[in-house]
Amino acid sequence: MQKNCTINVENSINSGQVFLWKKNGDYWYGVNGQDVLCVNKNGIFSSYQNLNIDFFRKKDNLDNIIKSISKDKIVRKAVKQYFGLRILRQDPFQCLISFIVSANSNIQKIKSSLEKITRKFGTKIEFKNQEFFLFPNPKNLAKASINEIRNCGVGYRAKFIKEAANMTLLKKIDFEYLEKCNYYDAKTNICSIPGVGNKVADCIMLFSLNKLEACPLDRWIIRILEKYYSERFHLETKTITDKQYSILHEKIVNYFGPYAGYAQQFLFKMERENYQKKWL
DNA sequence: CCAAGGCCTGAATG
DNA sequence: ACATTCAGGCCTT
Repeated sequence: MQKNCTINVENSINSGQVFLWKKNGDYWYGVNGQDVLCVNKNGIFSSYQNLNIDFFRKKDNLDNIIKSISKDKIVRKAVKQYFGLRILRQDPFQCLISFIVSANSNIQKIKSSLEKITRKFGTKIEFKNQEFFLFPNPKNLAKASINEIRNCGVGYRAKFIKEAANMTLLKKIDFEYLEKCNYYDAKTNICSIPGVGNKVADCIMLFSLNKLEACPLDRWIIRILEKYYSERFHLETKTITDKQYSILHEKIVNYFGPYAGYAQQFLFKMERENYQKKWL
């Protein structure tokens, strides 16, 4: 059987996974760690570093994944509507910092803060006759002062960012290890970073560490669960405590299976579009 | 273990 | 105008 390689670039980029992307003509350009990607609507790209990374996860067997998560008509509708939406495979350090910045914020603001961070601490390069700033490496953010970071508009998250960079630099956070180890060990490790809780940790694991069972439960997903799945996943408490989060996550993985993260991404995309929320 | 409140910031709302 | 609320949580009490 032919593997389904459909990629909907627009939907994938505009689904809350990445922030440092902009469209110019027929192409999307995006900063990914020390690389800049240039992508057309089919997901075929050239890149600054010419690294051979599977950013759009073409190797995923999308047919199998969709078959696996299509447990009810809600997901089936989302999958049909946003067919070709992909989980992306991002640079882990950039992903970590991005989602620390994302806490208690919104897409426009996250984007603006991250752009300031790249301008201030990243290397300026030229690619396809355009100027870009690469994402700063851990060292540059670790040695920055908290005030310099704060001036990028990240507020109280500045010290989290500095510490996260330092932990990465010192290999207290080792992305190669985290990619190899199982979901629970990775989660425990990542949650030891200040500013990283359950939701942010799941984003990092899903979007950069190849853990497709990670399923970030933010207020949008909670809203969806209350709206469409109140029987199946009814919430025990008003606030989502660590305990409740892990209980809920387990129920979700039991229901949607090992690709629950994909289900989450389709549902999230659908609900945000229903509310006409802006993307990049 | 759970609930409640504070936190940077800026766009949206009244 | 100006005040208040809210936004893709985390941390402390």
